[in-house]
Amino acid sequence: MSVTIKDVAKKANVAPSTVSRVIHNSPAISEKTKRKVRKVLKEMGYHMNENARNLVTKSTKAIGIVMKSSAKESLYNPFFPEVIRGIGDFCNKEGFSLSLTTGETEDAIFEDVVKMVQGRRVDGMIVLYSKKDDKVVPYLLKQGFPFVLIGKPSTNMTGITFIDNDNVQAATEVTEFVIGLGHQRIAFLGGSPEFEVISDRLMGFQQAVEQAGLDVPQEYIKLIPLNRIDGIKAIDDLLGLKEAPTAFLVTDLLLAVLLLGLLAERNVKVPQQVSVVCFNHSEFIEFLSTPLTTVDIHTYQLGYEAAKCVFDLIANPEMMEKNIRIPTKIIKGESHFAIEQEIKRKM
Amino acid sequence: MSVTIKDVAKKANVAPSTVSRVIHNSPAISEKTKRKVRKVLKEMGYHMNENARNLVTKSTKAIGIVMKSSAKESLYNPFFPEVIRGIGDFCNKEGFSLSLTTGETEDAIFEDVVKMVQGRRVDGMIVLYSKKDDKVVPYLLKQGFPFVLIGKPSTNMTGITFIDNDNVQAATEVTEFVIGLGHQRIAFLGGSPEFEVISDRLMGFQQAVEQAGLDVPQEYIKLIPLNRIDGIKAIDDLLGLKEAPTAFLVTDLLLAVLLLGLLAERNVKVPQQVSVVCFNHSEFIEFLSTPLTTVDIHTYQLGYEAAKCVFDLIANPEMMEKNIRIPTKIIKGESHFAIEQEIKRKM
DNA sequence: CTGAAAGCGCTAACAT
DNA sequence: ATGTTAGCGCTTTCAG
Repeated sequence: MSVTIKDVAKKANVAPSTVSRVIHNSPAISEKTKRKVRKVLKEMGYHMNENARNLVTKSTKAIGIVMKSSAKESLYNPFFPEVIRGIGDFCNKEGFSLSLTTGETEDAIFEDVVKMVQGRRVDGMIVLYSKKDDKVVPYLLKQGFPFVLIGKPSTNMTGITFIDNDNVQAATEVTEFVIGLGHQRIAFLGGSPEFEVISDRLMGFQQAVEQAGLDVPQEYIKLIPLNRIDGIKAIDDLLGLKEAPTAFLVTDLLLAVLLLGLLAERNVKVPQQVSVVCFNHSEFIEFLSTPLTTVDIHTYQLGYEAAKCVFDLIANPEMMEKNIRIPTKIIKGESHFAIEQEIKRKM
Repeated sequence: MSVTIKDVAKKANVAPSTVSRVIHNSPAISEKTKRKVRKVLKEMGYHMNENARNLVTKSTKAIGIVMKSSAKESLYNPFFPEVIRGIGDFCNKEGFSLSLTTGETEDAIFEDVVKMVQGRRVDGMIVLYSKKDDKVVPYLLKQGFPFVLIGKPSTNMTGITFIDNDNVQAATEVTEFVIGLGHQRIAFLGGSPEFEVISDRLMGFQQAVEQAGLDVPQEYIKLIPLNRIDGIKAIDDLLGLKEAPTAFLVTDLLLAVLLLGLLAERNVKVPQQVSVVCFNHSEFIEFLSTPLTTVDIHTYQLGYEAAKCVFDLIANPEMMEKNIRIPTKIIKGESHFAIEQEIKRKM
């Protein structure tokens, strides 16, 4: 059916192994034969059967991506495509291909992982978002299979290489930034604290306000599911306080968009009257009427570094685990500038 | 290293072929032996080496996804994750796995495709977004490799199974809807017409206005690159016209968001003063202060049906090509309601 | 109903 | 520098 190494060998009058060596550019082969064989290779349109090679070399040049909390959840924010772009870029550079889990439920995902690992479909794995009671990471760990985690492992686990941002630190910084603008009443609006990202950011926020000696009442902290109803309620609560916040630290673009909308409806001007700062920079914010000040978590890098790590881990499985933190950066939009000017005016 | 069919055979005192038959649940094997072998299978934690099986069966139970116009472009809209979710769901049901191209450039993507196809890594392919001068589709066609296209093939090509929406039709419908609300001055704001989606939608729009006997001046049609600067300019132009439009048909959420923002800045009320309707529904719009009226293109279905099609095509490669159109649906938000009321009031 | 044997396409000793 | 050979782990005739 399709041309094999044997066909080429026959036509070129050499042994199959010679053809194999030419393909891998072995220095043991004379330039003359190489040329000859390469010509036939091209003529016949030879292409390697990867399954055969994988079978004997026991490697696949492929890595798997575990999409826990699948597409559905990451639907609105560019995290998913962006992190895959990072992973993909690195893999492409190294000639690796990418395999995705397709399961939606925890169990289906677990099955996918087992199939990839045991079925020898991939040489390593990248796990996106790990949650507390997750079977995948322990399984990979037990199998001694090369993998890295994007996110943070459960505290009771060791031996895991993971890539993430320092969300505590990032939140501290951005909070200090807001405090530096002169704000005293800062609200924290975020998603469910069951996600480590959120609880870390909250922690960073609290550390910063404490450090600054500010008093942040409990009503200033809203941790809610990501939907319109709960969002509106939380924001209404905040705006309805007798001592309403003058600044908002928001963990999710969606909530920030909602907030901006509600503020506009109430004729509260951003940034003249309140300041809004939001996590997870994306080019989307350019299209908002009030370009937000955001924290860039460098999603692409997260993916790229993760891929690099599995790659290293595959090459050297005994490598010590490590933890790479991708720095975050405050991207100044316009949702705080005027406040700064106010401050200056006051000075 | 890891347990093979031979190990199991030895321990169970049967031939390797018997084990293979048990795994595939061949009716030729007695229940007794099946039980015995299954027990050992489980005991030893056997798992199939897919590479070995792929090698002999010449099939992979995997399909490839060609991400033309990669993640980077689909970054802001949920199309990419959503379509993959659809594909993934079907594949998962059928025990198929998913492989992604990682290339960013046209050439790199092409290389990825060749590697997948010739390397026998996948049994079929799904191509997302085809553009005019694309090498991938002709290649696949020439190879006689099973694939389906999500989008629309170049007009000069035949024999391609493709899945898409009827964008002309959808645009016609939604335009008629807007006209039905009483609008006479309708603007069309969209991305680059080099994308078939856009030009089709424009065509549908034009057909509908013509049909209704409306006059749409050239200045009402803005086809621009998707960025803030060009967007603002186009919208400013439209709003600055002496006879400014009373309704906007927008092809992209991003532009719609920008439009809403600029309208708010100018104190133009939506929907009291102007109506805005936008293509590509997503749950994101719930978070906008003015819930948009949108056209749902059913991205998930697009992916799901595409997967189903390659699956059928793999099973029966001689199958006639077909074209599946996923219907679109107008999802009424609030960005047009009041206008309807106005109309009624006038009646 | 089960076993023996050949072979999928490739690589990697081991020869020469 | 190149050829020979023996598998990788599985499926699949062909026998029995």
